Amino acid sequence: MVRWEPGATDRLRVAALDLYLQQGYEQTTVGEIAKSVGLTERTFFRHFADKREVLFDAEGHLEQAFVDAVAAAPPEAAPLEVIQAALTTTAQFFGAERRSWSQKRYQVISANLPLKERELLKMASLANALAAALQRRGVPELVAALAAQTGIAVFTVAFEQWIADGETRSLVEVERELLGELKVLAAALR
Amino acid sequence: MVRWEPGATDRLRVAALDLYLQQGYEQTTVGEIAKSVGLTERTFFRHFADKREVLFDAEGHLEQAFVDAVAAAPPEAAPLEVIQAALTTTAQFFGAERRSWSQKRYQVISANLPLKERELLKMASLANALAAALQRRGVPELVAALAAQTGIAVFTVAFEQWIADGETRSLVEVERELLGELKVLAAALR
DNA sequence: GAGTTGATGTCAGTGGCTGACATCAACGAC
DNA sequence: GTCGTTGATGTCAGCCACTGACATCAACTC
Repeated sequence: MVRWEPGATDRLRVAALDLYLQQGYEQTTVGEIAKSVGLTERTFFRHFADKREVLFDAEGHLEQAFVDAVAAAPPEAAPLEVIQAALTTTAQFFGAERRSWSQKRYQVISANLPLKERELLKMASLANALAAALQRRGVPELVAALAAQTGIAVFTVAFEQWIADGETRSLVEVERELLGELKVLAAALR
Repeated sequence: MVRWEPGATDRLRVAALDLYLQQGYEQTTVGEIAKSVGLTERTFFRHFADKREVLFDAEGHLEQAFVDAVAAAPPEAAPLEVIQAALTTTAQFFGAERRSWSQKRYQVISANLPLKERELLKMASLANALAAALQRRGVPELVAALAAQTGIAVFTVAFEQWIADGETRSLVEVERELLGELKVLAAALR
């Protein structure tokens, strides 16, 4: 006999997003999420650090993919070319089949400031990891930080455009356009 | 006779930063902050939305200064030139006399993730305001978003360098160097 | 079969935050 | 001058996020 249903973490993730969507983030209590999958509030907090993290703890994979892609770029590649390569590689996480799910998740996050804050923290963590990975390639600290932050800026703007209504291009295509725009923007600097 | 001492908001701000520095953010309760200036916890929450905001509610001025500077830039200036002008103008908020205070505040913020999150939210808000101001100058939406995010990236990296130990340049100088680096980085893109 | 492990439950407690209502100096209308 | 209003504050009750301590008990180990 099975003492506990398996996959508690996943069940909590799914239930939380559902409830946040259906009745709002603030209106949903942690006890409610847990109860809806046959667990207790205390157990929720053994799987996730807090009420927000349930939507974000999977992003560690994305960060790892970014770091790996930076390390795998050709040795002679310039910093922003490395970033470009990493953006291209990791864009595979966001195929057309994930667009609808990404839209739902983004809808919840952008409607709730506490969730937006947590997302920004994850992006900042990603930027730090990128900068560290660039430094391991010999890029000086300040330049690495700037290139990493810039890369995250491109990713953020590209992602928001990718899930926008009416947008049909892939994430990679949007990212490429933005990197082109960035080149134009920077070239126009005195 | 004076019923209440004036400047409650300021007194709470000062007391909060002091206590966060002396005994840590988590170890400080809101009731403690309020009591230390002769007020109650309930009153604290009438001045600040939450325990974090007490360190951030003054940043609205910075945002306004950025937006004004964008609007005041010469009509023919390219987007990143506008950003550069805004960075230069607003750097006046961070004179040498404020460096020590900025360091203390940054020390508390960077040591506590909840505070870091709030700061990132403020930066994101600043980026949105910048993008909107650029759009009012006729810059297309995506380009405006990219230029704004890039500008914030420069500001963030520059600020952290400005308050770093051993750094002697002004914020404007660091910003100028980073914009130069950015130009080089982008030019190296295929 | 005894001991160990590990995911879960239970319970009590702290602290952030809110709504409702009361207080009372200052201020303006008359 | 009195009187009603205003607005910053206090008081109190309560919800909920989150934590520490301890108990439970199927599964697994040896």
